[in-house]
Amino acid sequence: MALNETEIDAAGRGEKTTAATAVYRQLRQDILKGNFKPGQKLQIDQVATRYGSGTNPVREALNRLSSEHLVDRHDQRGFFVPPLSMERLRELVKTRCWLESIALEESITNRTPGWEDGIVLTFHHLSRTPIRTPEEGGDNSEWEVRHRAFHNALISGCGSTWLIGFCNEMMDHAERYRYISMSTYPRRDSVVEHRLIMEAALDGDVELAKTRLTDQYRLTLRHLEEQVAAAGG
Amino acid sequence: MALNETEIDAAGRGEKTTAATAVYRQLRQDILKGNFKPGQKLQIDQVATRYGSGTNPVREALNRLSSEHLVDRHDQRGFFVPPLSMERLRELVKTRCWLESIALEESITNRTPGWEDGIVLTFHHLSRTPIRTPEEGGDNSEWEVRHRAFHNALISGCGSTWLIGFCNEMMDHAERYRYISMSTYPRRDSVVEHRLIMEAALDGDVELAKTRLTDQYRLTLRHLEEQVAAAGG
DNA sequence: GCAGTAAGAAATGTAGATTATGTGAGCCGC
DNA sequence: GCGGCTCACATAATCTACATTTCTTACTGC
Repeated sequence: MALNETEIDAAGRGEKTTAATAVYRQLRQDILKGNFKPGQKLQIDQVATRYGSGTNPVREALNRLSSEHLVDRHDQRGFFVPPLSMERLRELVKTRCWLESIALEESITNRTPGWEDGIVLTFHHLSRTPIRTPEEGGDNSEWEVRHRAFHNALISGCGSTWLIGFCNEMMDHAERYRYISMSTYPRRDSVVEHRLIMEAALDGDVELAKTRLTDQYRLTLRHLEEQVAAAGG
Repeated sequence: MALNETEIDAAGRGEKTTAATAVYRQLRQDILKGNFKPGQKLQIDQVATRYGSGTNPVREALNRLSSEHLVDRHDQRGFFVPPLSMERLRELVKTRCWLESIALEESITNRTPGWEDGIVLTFHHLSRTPIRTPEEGGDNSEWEVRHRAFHNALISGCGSTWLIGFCNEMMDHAERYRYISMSTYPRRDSVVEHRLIMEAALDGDVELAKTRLTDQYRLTLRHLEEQVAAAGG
């Protein structure tokens, strides 16, 4: 279920790990960034060639990812990139709203100076990170990292590593959908939206913070629905 | 994240699958049933010998389980059974109460005849399954299966496969704790408790059903806390 | 057109080589 | 003498290469 902090740190410092873990990280990123077609088969040999590794590490990476639902595994038939659908996205957004509402409410209820500092700091970083649309070059990973850091800061005080983990797992999946509509999301005014969420949270206004947070998710969903509808989906 | 229905069916019918999947299932059960000591190292060769398999399938099974947090993986150091602690259990119970409350509320709100039928049926099965304490022989897996089926029926109408999956993942982990205190749980009066939950749910009384459900989890937690305290833990 | 079948492709499993970790004896500095 | 360091060896994880099994597909005959 996502990378733990140790792994993220290790990856950040470029430390050596196992080949299986290296493939796991790259494959994960490629799936999240939409570098594979949804539904596509991930043939072991091809994946091994792509990342310059043997088949065994690839197999281990795929098995890990299958437990995270980031690949579909069919015994004796291989591994596949999970499909995307508006139906699934709706369910995902709905569940995110439920769980992040709880996590945010608990965080606000138990708020500490450290939690507030985290929000202020990660918002500052996020607000100073430019959003790159596909037309401008496309690599938006810095924004993606900071966006996630901000949302994690919001829920970090909820007192449940389980809940934080679930929210992160769903953030991963949401990221997949984000890349199929880079032109509408992230939007330019997202800094304002995030600031409003931050302010409500720091003010201790539980209901307002929850509303603003979930409205953001629902708005993004609606944008995507309209876009798909317009495209004749 | 737990077995999907296809896998459970396949396992139930004894269909052939891969060696990796066979090891995965057995290892999973052994961990849930407490057949390994918490914190214990799972040495590849030993595990392979135990289940009469090669090292590769074991490795794949362990990698899958590591993504479910049912084993801890340390690169280049091996795999370990996750430790148990009262601290972790409290967090787990707290999170279960949050998530199952939502799932139950949504299920009741969207209730359908099919959902009600599922509850009645699984409760009937559960109520007719004897509870075997360790003194009486110990194999309580039939009760365990039906108990889980009942709780799954309660939340099955929530409209989110994500949420159902999360609840099941936590049920798995709760099962580990249950086995360290078989003498207090499952209790003999659990049939009554489950009946009360069912009645509130079928009556459409959201608040009462949620209270009864979460009270059951909290009561079990308290029993365990008292037992550990009495044992001088 | 459909069932059966056989060749090829691909997943799975095994064996052994390779690499990393942990351990303990011996050595150095204090 | 004691604590800490280094280095060699034992143990175990990891990876590669290859063998085996299974699935897919295209072809044949009815």
